[in-house]
Amino acid sequence: MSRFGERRGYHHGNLREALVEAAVTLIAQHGPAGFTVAEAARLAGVSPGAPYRHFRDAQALLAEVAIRGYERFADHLSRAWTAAGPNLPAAFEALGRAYLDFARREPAFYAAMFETHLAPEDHPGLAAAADRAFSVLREATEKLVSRLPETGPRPPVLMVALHIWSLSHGIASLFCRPDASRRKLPMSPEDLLEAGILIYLQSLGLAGPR
Amino acid sequence: MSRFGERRGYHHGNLREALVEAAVTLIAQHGPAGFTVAEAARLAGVSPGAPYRHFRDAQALLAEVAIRGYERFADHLSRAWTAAGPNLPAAFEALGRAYLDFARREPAFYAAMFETHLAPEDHPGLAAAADRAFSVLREATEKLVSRLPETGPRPPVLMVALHIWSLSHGIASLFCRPDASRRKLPMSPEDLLEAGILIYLQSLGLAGPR
DNA sequence: TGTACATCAGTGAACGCGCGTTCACTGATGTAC
DNA sequence: TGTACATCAGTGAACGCGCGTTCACTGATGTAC
Repeated sequence: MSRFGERRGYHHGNLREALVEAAVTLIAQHGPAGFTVAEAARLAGVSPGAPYRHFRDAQALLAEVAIRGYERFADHLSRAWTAAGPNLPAAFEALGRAYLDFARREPAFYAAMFETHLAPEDHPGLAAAADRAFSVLREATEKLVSRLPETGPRPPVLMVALHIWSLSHGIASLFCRPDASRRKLPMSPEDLLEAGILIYLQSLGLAGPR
Repeated sequence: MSRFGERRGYHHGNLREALVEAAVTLIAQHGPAGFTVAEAARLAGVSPGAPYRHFRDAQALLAEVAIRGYERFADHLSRAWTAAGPNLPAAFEALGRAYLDFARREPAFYAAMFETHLAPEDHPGLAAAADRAFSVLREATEKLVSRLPETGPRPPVLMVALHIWSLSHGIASLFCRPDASRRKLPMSPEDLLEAGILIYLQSLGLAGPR
């Protein structure tokens, strides 16, 4: 049964990590509601009481998954942003694509982050991790707004970042979740998001019609 | 304990409705994960086996809540749209506000609709109810696109409807859920959405800068 | 108007289940000397 | 290098719990005649 962490004897050696991995696997399979501490312990090849040496309760383990999720998410977005060229609209589209990509490829992290309703004040580190992920987008937006033509209006950076985030999040939640793929679209979620960002940025004075 | 349906003897008389109401109450209190058939039965003042006369299982009851949710949602959006004046951008903003309003005022329905991952093919009526709600938005968009200036580009109706829907959905999910209100915003979700719609429509040739 | 009867909504006891969590314990590890 | 000991990660049995669902039943309702 021990599928995670390559246990080596009485002491697991890496149980905390193994439990997080097990939780991710379970959430990916059965959704956040289907995850239980007992099953995570079983998957890690450990007795049902063992997890309590590392996590106060089930919620704490879930929160740890969410925190790791935000960290990976921040990395993922950040990599997409820096990999994209100097063309700002194109870089924003890459950022949006990375958002959708993460929702699709890491459904368990995505669910832990956005679909378990964890109270940030109960889980130290959660809010900070979420902020760090958002700040990738905020900094990108800062660059964008700073390069806006002098002549046009200059909207607040935070507002623009929130618009892009919300649009990406809406499309990801509606069309990039396992079950949501049932909703039929006349185009891919990626193309939908790209078009939306383009139309939006056009209005700010960037990405004129091509 | 009988809090719903004003039971009048051995036969409840209105148990199906009472169970739906009970489920809504429970979901509002504890989230979709905290809802159980047994507790819904208790809240309706009925024995634990009784619900099975009306619903095949727990999921079926949940799906019924989601269907009713989509119906109310469609009404809510439709009313907002018709109540708004002939000014199209303003009417779209009213539609967006109605979206956020619903998420806030009907958290249980919203959760049943968008946060329980029900497979539409397992629950007849679900997909149709969801489509009906979306079609309010689609028809509004049709009107909008048909009145776009002849000179500008004329984007596909469905795409525009999906953009507005996704943006609204993203903002509602991120900032209008009970727990999400923790995320601090420099403005109200309503203002955020309004600004977003405005910027977007501007790009289509409507709602020029004021 | 009255009676027999079919229908079926709701009962309540029962089942097996798996969960979260606790706790006295065991045994591996590593450190002090 | 060897030994005693503190530490603490993991054990495994146990607890109480509430759940979903089944089922033979009961009794209210309404319909046929």
